[in-house]
Amino acid sequence: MNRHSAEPRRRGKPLKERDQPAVAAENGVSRRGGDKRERILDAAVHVFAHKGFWSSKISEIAREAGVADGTIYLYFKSKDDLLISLFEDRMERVNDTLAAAMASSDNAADKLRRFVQTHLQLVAANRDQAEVLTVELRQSSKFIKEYANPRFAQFLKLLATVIEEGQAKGELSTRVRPVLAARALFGAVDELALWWVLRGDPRENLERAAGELCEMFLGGLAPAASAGASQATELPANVKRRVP
Amino acid sequence: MNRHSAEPRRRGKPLKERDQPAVAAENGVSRRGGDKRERILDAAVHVFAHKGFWSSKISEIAREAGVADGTIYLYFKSKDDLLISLFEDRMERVNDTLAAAMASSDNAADKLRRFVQTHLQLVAANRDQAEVLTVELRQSSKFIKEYANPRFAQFLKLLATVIEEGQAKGELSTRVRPVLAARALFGAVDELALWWVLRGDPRENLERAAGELCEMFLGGLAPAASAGASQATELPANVKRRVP
Amino acid sequence: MNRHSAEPRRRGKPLKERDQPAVAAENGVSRRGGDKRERILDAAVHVFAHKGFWSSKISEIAREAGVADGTIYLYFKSKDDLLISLFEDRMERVNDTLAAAMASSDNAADKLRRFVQTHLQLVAANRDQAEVLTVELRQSSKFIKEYANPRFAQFLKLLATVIEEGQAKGELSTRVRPVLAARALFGAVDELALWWVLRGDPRENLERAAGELCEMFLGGLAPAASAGASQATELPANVKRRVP
Amino acid sequence: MNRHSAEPRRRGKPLKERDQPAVAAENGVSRRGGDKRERILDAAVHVFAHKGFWSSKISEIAREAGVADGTIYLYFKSKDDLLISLFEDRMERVNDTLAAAMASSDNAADKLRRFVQTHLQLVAANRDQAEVLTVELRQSSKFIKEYANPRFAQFLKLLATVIEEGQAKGELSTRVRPVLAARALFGAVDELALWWVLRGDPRENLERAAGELCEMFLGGLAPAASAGASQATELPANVKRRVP
DNA sequence: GATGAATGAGGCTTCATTCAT
DNA sequence: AATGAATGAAGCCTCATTCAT
Repeated sequence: MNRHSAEPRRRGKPLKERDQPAVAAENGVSRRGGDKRERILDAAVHVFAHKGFWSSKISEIAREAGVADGTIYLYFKSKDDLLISLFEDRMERVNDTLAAAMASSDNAADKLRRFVQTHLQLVAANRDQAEVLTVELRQSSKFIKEYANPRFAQFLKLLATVIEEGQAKGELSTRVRPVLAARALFGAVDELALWWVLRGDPRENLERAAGELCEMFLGGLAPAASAGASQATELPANVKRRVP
Repeated sequence: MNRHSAEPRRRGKPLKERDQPAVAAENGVSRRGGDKRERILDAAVHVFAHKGFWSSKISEIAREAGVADGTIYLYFKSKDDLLISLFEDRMERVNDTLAAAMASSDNAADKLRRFVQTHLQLVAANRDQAEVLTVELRQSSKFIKEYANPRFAQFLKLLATVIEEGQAKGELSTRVRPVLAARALFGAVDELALWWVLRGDPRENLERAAGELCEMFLGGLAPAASAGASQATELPANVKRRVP
Repeated sequence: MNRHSAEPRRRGKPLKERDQPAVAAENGVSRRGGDKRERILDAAVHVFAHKGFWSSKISEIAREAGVADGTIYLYFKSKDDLLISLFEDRMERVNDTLAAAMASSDNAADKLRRFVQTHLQLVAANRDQAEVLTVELRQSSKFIKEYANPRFAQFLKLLATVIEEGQAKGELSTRVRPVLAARALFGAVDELALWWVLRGDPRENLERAAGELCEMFLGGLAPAASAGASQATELPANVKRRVP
Repeated sequence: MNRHSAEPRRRGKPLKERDQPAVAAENGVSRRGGDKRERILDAAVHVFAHKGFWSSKISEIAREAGVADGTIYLYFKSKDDLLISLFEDRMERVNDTLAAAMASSDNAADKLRRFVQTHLQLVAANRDQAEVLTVELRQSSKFIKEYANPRFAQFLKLLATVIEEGQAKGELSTRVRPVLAARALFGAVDELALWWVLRGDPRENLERAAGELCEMFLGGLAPAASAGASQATELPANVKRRVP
């Protein structure tokens, strides 16, 4: 999966087209020009994650990115735009990664497992980013409301589609509407991510958590023996099918 | 259900150590003091919900509460304190309500159903409050981190305990650790709530959504064939019963 | 003429009606409240006059007015608003004064003389204010264009009306349209004012200049003997009245 | 009339003491250097006229001139210098044109008429330039004070000299000092120009206005019959000529 | 206890100017 | 000479908080 190696489409236009590095670095990484936008985004991820959007100061992001305050405004229209750009940029990578992870399986249940696993892996690998995406953006009515978030919608759509297809193929129960299931699954995973990110218990094994979560979502909380004990009343309630 | 009849513990000390109502109302209505504090909290819920914490101005809350700006500082130490107090105050009511709702059932699955139903009912009945509790507080690392939230912990504990007890009594599968399951369930419900609160689709039937969510959590997403007696009708219901 | 002793109608509302001095000063001038708007306007006149609008800093005006920076924003919406308010406020006084000066005469030529005299007296008595009204406001396209200035229009109207009436009564030549004549007269007087204000030759006798200006406007530059060779055609052109 | 064929004296030294055209055009068109400087000045006239000096951005002028931001600093020391250079440059042309227009007449009154006519023609033909010269420069104390304007002085001197000579030859009344008369006349014409420029009533016939203005200045506002009634005091002062 | 005018620290943003290429 | 990305000083304005009344 190579998608997001591609040039990160910029919102805050770097002023005038210049898509090849200003100068082909002799060999090294050419600290000159091209990577500035990226450095600013990285700094923003870090600062936003630690201070929160509202308490973060542009000057701090600038310092962390090693640029002047004003430079940020060459790449982003405003502090808001920086957050949104960050979201779009990173979210796209996440979506791409998740889509790719699920693509390599043809089984709905498996796809969901991969989704959860990959999501939590991403979180573990990019704590700061996860915190910003999870916490900062969700938060602000301002962004969620006034900026109807296409990337996030896409993210959910990904899940919903998998579920829908799974249902169509009979691989998943049709008792729950796909959108709702997707939303719930996302909420659960996201909550775990948030938990891990905020409390940051390093001992917690995200891998294992991901596994349990999948079990629960696929198999249900009801005891295996009577998957659906909850409906016991509705059932003849004898069949002890599911054996562990 | 009597929850907030208890004196609302104030964080922002009401100035001049006065912990008994300014006018100790033997039994009467104690209009005075508690009144104003409550009006401020209500106003804060409303304003925070609509503008978000950072964009809300103390003066606006004051106007909405019908008091002077300065008055707010007689009841709360700071804007931060106002948010935290609000959270403590409202969260306690929520916890009480949820606890009460679950108490009236002795069956784990049922308790969970009641939890989900009641939670979403509360959300539907108190949109603004739900938005603040769900969105604003979650958001701010500042609050979640620096202010290790006892009410929220209590909230989760409630769920986890039910699950734990259910597992102990064999009413729930033990494949998932209680805390994790609680967290996931909360995340899912919360996400639905957020969805409803933000997108605010009034056509969406929260009641129904709650039902589906429970199905999913208890019965699992795996096809009814193995899980779901509840779908017996939909299925030939014999085959393919998921063996681990 | 007592007009502008009246309360200066405020644009930047002093926040909440309070038209009586907050506190009836024992006897003195009660440095408390009421005069703050006025002090800010005075400071603004002074600073704008010396630095020009764009080079003036709010903080300097605040310092000069003896208030905090933020206080200015309790009385004026913005720096722009401060300038405009200043203009409205002071211009109204000027208009009132000029109208009053002209009112006490029933002869068009005399009215014009009084206009010129009074205008230049006002300038001499309020250099800073004159500079701001003359220079700063004229200047900024922003203000002259985007803010179609009613006070200034009124000012010119005053003059034009006098000329029109003078023409109607045969006291003034009808060779020039009133509006144009008014504009020209204003331009001339204003230029003199500007000259005096900027170069500030204190030796220059504004009184005398006013006299000469009137002579010129009423009698023309053409030599008295032929009061208007240019108008020879219009005249019996015999009368050699005026003897040098 | 050859005015600006003379090398445009640059204030902002064209970088690296190069005072001869980069490409010394023996006689040819000297395209190079002068070209760019001129384009920048033209752009500046346009932008200053539309936005005002303080609201104009160097980058906008650069864009309009088709050069890079930095290039402007090869020709002008600073933004201020650009305005002043512009003033010097354009004012010189204006002065030359006016001087030439007046030179072709030997009669003082005629010279004045030509002055007024030509001035207003120039205004009509170069609105933007007129706006900058009239509005922007007049305005800023900064420029009028700190930069005692030689071109403008020359401009007035031109007028004053004509009047003085007219008076000496008995062609003009001596009741008014030449400088004052010049100033007044300029003020009047300038005000008309400003009026036309800002309100920009295209229907207004500047030609006609010029005519009326001359009438007024030469013949006076007093009714033709008694051109000079205003000097009654200087007269035998009995005659009640003025009849309605 | 209430009030609300006053405070003033602080941050986002602009934009003239520089300088490496 | 020309470029234009980068700089960073500076200012308007906001708004939580205080305190005299």
